[in-house]
Amino acid sequence: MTEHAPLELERFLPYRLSILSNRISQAIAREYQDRFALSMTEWRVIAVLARFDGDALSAREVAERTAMDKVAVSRALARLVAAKRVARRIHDDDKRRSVLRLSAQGWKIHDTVAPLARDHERAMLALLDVNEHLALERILDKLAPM
Amino acid sequence: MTEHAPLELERFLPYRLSILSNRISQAIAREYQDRFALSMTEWRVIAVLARFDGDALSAREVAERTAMDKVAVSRALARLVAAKRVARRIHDDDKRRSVLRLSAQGWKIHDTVAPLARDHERAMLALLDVNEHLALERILDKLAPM
DNA sequence: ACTTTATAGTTTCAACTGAAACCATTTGCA
DNA sequence: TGCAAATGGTTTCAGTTGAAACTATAAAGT
Repeated sequence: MTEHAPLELERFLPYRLSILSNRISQAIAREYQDRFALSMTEWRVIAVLARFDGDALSAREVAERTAMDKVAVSRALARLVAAKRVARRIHDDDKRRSVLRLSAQGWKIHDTVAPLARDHERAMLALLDVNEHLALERILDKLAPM
Repeated sequence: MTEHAPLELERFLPYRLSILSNRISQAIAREYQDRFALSMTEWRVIAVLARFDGDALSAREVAERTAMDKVAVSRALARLVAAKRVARRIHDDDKRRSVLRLSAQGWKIHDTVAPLARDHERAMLALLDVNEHLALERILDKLAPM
């Protein structure tokens, strides 16, 4: 008797998480891709530069805060700078480092896309009741160390 | 007065979901990639062929059940068939369709990887209490239509 | 029967990706 | 001071990806 105990993909939590997450991310991405020719990595860079405005982040710090690797950030920045969405200078005391800031254009994109992203989050939460919302926050916190 | 209301990426649910999901998937993938030179798409194909064994699925049906597009499935199958992990025939009544089945080698991989994947799911659930586990299932069900 | 339309699956093209190598600069240390 | 190691960032290379075009077959409409 051979027993194979197949994995039921449709019940498997990592799989369900992955499907859900990709769907949501893509739904959001589709909008800003069409409207601004902006990739997801570029959007994330813009989001952290907006969030930490005043800190004049370096590329490495952006990479840390976006959970992307430095190559991806470097390329996203190359495009953003070329499109004048981000201003890049060289750090005064350390010539290896860049000093990054959103340009007016970059801010304009941020101010359009951020509410749009929040709408999607709201649409998602509208499917849950308050307890489930709280539970989701707690669950994500607890699973974060994975 | 300019107000930018920056998006706090680290609290934004779609972002957190995406980070978590990618981490977990990659942790699992790393294991079977090293041991079997198997990509995630290939593993998913194997998983559904195992799960629906006896149904002799076509490539399109595999694509449906893995939530991957047909190009990805076609390429995964090309590799799997070349490695003799999947047997492919042509459907008797419809010569466009393929008829897919795991080979003995394919089953062997499945029977190694499936428990390994389940271990990861268990590790993940170990961080939650029973209520949170139930809540997570419910939340994923409710968000599925997104 | 014959032409159009739809479907299954593959290929092509251009863009994207990560890993490793690389360059420039800075830091640590003998 | 001078040299090795570390760091910030970019480039290269080979592999992966998705979209659109394509081939072959089947189904539908006339």
